[in-house]
Amino acid sequence: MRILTLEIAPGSDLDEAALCAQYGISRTPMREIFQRLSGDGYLRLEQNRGAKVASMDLSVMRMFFQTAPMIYANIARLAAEHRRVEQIPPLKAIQEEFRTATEDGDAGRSALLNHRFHWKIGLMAHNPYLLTSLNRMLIDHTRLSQTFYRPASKGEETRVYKAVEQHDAMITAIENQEPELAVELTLDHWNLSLDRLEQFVTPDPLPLDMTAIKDRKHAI
Amino acid sequence: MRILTLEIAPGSDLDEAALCAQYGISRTPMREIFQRLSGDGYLRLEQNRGAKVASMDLSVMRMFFQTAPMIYANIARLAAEHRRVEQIPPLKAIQEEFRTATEDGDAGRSALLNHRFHWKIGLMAHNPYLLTSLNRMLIDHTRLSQTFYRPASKGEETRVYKAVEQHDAMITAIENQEPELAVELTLDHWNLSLDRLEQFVTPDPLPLDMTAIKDRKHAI
DNA sequence: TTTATACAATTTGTATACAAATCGTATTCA
DNA sequence: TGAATACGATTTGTATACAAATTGTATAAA
Repeated sequence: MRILTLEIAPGSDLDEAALCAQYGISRTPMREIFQRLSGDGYLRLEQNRGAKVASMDLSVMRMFFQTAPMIYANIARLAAEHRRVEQIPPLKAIQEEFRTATEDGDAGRSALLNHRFHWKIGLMAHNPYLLTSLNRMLIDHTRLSQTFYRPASKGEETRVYKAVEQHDAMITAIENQEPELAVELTLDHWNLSLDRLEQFVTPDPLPLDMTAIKDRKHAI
Repeated sequence: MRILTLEIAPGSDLDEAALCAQYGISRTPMREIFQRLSGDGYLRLEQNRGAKVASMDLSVMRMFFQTAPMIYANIARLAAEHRRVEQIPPLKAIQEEFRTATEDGDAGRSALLNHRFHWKIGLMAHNPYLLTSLNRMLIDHTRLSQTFYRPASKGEETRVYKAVEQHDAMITAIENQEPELAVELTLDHWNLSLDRLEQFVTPDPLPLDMTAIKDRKHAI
C-alpha cells in the first residue's frame, strides 16, 4: 500500500468500496488497514466521513524542517552504536536498488527506496520512541520530495549522485560503529536534501523580458 | 480505555470476546480499538495470536532514559513558543485535578492526571513528529511510575509535593512564553522523576543482621 | 512412562447483512 | 426565483455468521 507516497493527491478522500474491489478483499480488513495507516500518519479518519489522504499545512512544514535534523542525527548516532551485523547486508541491498533506480532516472522508485533506506537505519537504532517520529518524518519527507520533484535539471543529476555517495558513506560509518561520523554524514545528507527542496520554494525568477511573454500568447 | 496504564499486567493477552461483553460492543469496533491502541504502543498484535499488553525489556528501558530528556525538553520549548491562550485553562484544570489527587494520596489517579498534563503540553507544541514520540514515552513513563510505586515512604510526599509545584511553574513559563525557563523546569521535573525511579531500582539494602532473619523464621 | 498424532474446542480473521448517518436532488412554499 | 425541507441514494458503522488457524486433550504406539 505505497499508493500514498506517490500518486494519490493529499486531501483527496478514498473510496472504501472501490479499493476493496481493486485489492479483492472485504471491507473489514480494508478498514483495519485504514486504521493502521491513520495511526502512521498516512490518512486522516473522520467520523462518518471516511478516509482522506493527509496533507501538510504551513505550520506543520515549519515544524518538519525544524525537527528533522534532530531526529535524523540521533537516529544515525544510535544506529551506529547499536546496529547488529546481520542488519548491514539488507541495508546494502536496498542501497544497490537505490543506486540503479537513480541511474535509470526513476524518480518515484528512487524516493521510495530512499525512504526504505532511512527506515532500515531507523530500525538499527533500536529506539521505539524516536522510530515513531522517524516514521512520520519519512512519510512527509518522501511526499515533499515527490511533490517538489522536477524531471531534468542541470544540478539535479549531480545532487542525486552525491546522495548515493552519502548513503554509501553512511553505511560504512554505521558498519564500523562510528557514531560521530554517522551524525556528520547524516547532517550533510539533510543539507543536500534542503538544497533540493529550496530550489523549488525559491526557483529561478522568470525572465524579466516581456517579449518572451508576448511570444507565448500566440502559442496559447 | 485506560485499562493499560494501570491494572492489566504487561505481557498478558487480552480476551477479545470478554472485553466485548464487558463494554457492550461487538467484535468489529473492539478490533478497531485494538488496531489504534497497537499503533499507539499500548498493545502488540500478532498474527492469529490476538492482542498482548506491551512490555518493556532492558534495552528499551535504556533507550527510554536516554531519549526522554530530549523529547520532553524540546516539547516544552515548542509549547512555550507556540501555545495558544485558549489551551491554558484546560491545562490548569488538569493541574488542579492532579493537585487534589496527590493530596488524597491516590497514586493511580495521580499518575493518570500527570500523563494527561504532559500530553496537553505536547499538544501545545503543535509538532506532530515529536508528539508521536511523546505519546510512546508517556505511556511507558506512566507505567514505570505505576510499577515502581510504593505506597508510603518518608521522602515520597515531599517529592510529590515538589512535582505539583514544578507543574505550576511550568504552566507559568508556558503561559508567559518563556521557552528557556520551560526547558529548565522540565529537566528539573525529569530529574525528580529519575530520583523517584532510582529509589526502586536501588532500594535500601536489607539488614545484614542475621538475627532478624532467624526471628522471622518462627513467625512463618 | 513418554512422545506423537489426531480430533475437539476455542480463538482469530474475513465476508456479508443490516442499521445509521450523510449527501444530493427534487419539490414545494414564500 | 430562491430557500427550505423532505425524500432517496450512497456511504459509513456495527453486528453476526462463517471460515481458518491455533491450542489443548486424549488416545495410541514406542
